[in-house]
Amino acid sequence: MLARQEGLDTLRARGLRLTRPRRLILDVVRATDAHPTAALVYQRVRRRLPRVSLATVYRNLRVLASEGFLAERADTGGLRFDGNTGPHDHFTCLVCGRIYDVPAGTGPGGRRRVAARTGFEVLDHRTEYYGRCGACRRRGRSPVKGQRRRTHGRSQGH
Amino acid sequence: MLARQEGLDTLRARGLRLTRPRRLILDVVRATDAHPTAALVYQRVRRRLPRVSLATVYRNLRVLASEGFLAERADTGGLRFDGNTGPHDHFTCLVCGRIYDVPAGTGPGGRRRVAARTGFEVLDHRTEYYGRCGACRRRGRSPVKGQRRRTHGRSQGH
DNA sequence: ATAGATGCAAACTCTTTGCAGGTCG
DNA sequence: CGACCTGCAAAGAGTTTGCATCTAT
Repeated sequence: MLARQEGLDTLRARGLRLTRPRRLILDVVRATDAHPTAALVYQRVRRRLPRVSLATVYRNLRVLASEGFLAERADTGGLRFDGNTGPHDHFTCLVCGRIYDVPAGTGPGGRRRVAARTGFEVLDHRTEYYGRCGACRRRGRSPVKGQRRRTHGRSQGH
Repeated sequence: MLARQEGLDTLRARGLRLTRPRRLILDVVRATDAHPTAALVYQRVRRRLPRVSLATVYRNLRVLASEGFLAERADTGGLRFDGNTGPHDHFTCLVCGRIYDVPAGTGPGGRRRVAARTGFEVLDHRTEYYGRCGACRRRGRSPVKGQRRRTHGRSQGH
């Protein structure tokens, strides 16, 4: 998947270059909805650019996130990156740890309500759902209490 | 939240002891709404129990979270703990990074909607708001771009 | 008495940084 | 050509674990 042209222009306009590692990193994140960790991105980018370093992956993920091309989220076990920068919510399966995108549900009502109650300026909001995904439910797997999320588990959504 | 807040006798019923460090750690987290990191809890517990170790703080925060006495959340810069295990949402100020509790706004409607659309079993949900808090707004401070966004990841033990 | 908890230090994982050399525009 | 970027290695930050000792029940 190629980055949108306006994305490339924006990078250049900010004095940022579109190097091969950078383009590949962006493509890899955008090509999946598995909210990959840096390690997974590294693993995939390496298939096409074996000499790339993990540091470069981290540096670029940060740059791309701060330029708005990716969303970054802190999670148990490390950072995760999301190529979908449009409005959407997440569903995290407490059994397998997979994170699914779900269409944004909460409208601007919640934001207005919070603003009215607190006097704060609400610029963004996000809802996270937790539960058991269809696959885990079918297999009869239950959420394990105190379970730690696997960080370098098998790739998701490949 | 899934876990109810029971009396501390629940601990004993599970074969867990109510030691001095453990009690202090729980008290410290419950005494603030600042969603403290492990390091901050350690700092405070140490005022009353100087020989406590950071490892003990971590171990107990994990135990207490997995027993439902605390909620744990992943955040940029590390884990944070929340003594408020009742249903509530969060507002994160993008300027000062402070996390405020706000009353839960989204009812069960969103959960039903997600369940209906995905076929998943939705057990919990949480909404995070981002913006500028009253204090930062008054001071005219604006969110700095490129600043590390404190995003919400999955929390455990809720 | 004894399973569980603690303190200490070392180990581990994830992420960032310094630097010499390479590359994009 | 010059600013930006890269790979490598080493450092940093946060968290967990091994083990001998201690303590709540």
